[in-house]
Amino acid sequence: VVTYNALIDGLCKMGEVQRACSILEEMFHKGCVPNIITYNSLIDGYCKVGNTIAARAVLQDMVAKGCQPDVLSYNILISGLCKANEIQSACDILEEMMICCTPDAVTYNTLLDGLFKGKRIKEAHILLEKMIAHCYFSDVVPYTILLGALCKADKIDDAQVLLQHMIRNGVEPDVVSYNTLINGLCKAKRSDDAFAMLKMMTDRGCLPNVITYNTMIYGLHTAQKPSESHALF
RNA sequence: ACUUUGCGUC
Repeated sequence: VVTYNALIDGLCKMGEVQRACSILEEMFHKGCVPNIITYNSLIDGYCKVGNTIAARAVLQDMVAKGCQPDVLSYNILISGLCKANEIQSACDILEEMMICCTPDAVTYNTLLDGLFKGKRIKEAHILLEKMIAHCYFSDVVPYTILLGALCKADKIDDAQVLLQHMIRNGVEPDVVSYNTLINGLCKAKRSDDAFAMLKMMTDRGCLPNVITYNTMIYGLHTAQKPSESHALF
């Protein structure tokens, strides 16, 4: 099963759900019983190609085959629905999952991000309050989701304040947090601040990655400051 | 190294 699962997951990640399904058939023929991981990979595979209908069908199907979905199964589906902009369905699935399992930090992180990206700001804030009350803000991911939401709302200064806030609360920003801010600063044409952020991350021991540099280069060019990109080398 | 959440280009 493990070998088949690895294969199915790999195909799903490449967007080859169709081929993953033929592997599933092969498993059945060889008398190899798919487990929850097999189904979770398939749900994710359908979500990745935007086929949320099929993703939901896999969930139904696993139940029919006596395989009870777990938190991950629902998290994967909720993430897919959010990415497909089916925010309401994602909220509905949350209700549904609570019947049989307990949503975890990933569930809430996913939904928070989906609500912000889906411009459902009011609901996002309600969820945000609940997450704060339940101590979910002890992790870098929810903070980074907020940083991104602030940047996209052109509240870069608030995002900078939040960065200080998380550090004070003992949550160390990671490369994604910094990249999010650098992107926001570049889009706001604040290249000096973007360079300052790059310096700050390295000073704090966070290594820039390829996305950091792509963001800087692309940002500086669109800000009509291509000459400054030399400073990156 | 069997499955899920946050970042850039496309």
